[in-house]
Amino acid sequence: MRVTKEAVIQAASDIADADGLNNVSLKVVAEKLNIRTPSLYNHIAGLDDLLREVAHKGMKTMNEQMTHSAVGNSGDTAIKSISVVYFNYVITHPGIYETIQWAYWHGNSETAAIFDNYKVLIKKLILSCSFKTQNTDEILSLLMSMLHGYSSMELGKARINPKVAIKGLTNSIDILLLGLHAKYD
Amino acid sequence: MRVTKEAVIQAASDIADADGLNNVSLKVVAEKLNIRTPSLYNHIAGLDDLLREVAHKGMKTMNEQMTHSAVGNSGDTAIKSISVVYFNYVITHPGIYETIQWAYWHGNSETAAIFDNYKVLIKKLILSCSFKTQNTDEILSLLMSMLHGYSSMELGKARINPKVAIKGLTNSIDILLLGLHAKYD
DNA sequence: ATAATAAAACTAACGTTATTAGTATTGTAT
DNA sequence: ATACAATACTAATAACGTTAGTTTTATTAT
Repeated sequence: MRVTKEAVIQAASDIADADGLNNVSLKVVAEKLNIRTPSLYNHIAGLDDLLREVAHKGMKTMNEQMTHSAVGNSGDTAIKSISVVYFNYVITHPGIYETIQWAYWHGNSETAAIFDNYKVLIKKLILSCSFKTQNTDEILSLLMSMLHGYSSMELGKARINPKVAIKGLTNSIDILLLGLHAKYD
Repeated sequence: MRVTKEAVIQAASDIADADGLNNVSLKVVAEKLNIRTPSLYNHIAGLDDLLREVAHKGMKTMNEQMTHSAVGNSGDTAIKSISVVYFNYVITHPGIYETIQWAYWHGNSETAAIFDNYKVLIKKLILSCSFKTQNTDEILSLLMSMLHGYSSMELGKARINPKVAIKGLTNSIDILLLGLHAKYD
């Protein structure tokens, strides 16, 4: 009588980050916790449920970290700030990010709700830029595409230099903002 | 003696597009071809090998389509042209695109070679823009991030309106190019 | 046409993993 | 100390990928 639900999620998250999402199985999670596989069902409803929990915890953490980095900032500064936080999370937790992508397809209503929180945050920052357009959704889509696209492409690279990669991201965001201001100021 | 390697790849691709990558199993592929599962091993080396073949065929097709759409064009026009082709392929073949992402992690040297062809194509188009910078890799990364990011985010949506989504993409590319020209002209 | 060969199909079997059912054990609260 | 709930266990089943070995079928050569 030792393992908790949180411990199960943590173990799965650690395995995902270390060995990739494909190597997360109830078998290895149970082994890591020194219990038998069926005992996991006292804490989770199955593998899919566990993966969703991993994704949800990761998404919430990302949202929290981005929110914290955004307080006291606005406009371009805020957007660049949360971008760096986003990317840092991804390279620190590649397996969890993989799981979040998985949940993007296999998620439930809670997944959608957490994702909405993320969108609300980004929207606020976009509004703080005072662009002369009503269409914040277009800019939202632009930013989310960039953050997700850049992050996943960098992750695929064999050897990432975090400093260089972050520089590349801020550079990209700069160009994006340059275009946005050229069009909507 | 009926099934060919091409038929196996085609069947797997169709299942991926119809039901998602998670539902591609040797079992269902064999059923679709009206043969027993082990018979597939006369054509492919296993599930991973099959998925790589699906991804490779998809990547090659995308490269061909983009190449065709780029002949006779240059600069912004060419970039917007291949962007639309890219996105159209993704929404027409969501499962194959999922498999391509899978191969981005589980690929082999051939995967890398085909991916390189894609990068070479984009680089040519970037050079045709005559930007005043040596750093084409930065712009390459920017474009690839946008294309992949936008495509995967749109795919996640429950109901995509292709016309609207393509409009959103070209809009995004426009803003990107605006930023690039502002910085590098 | 027929025999030989190679390709491709089959059956049978095994290993792994997720999952369920039912039972034992352990911590906690009365 | 006892009752109860939570948690762990064993045993068993189903699904899938994979391998081995055998049979069938198409093609090629005689």
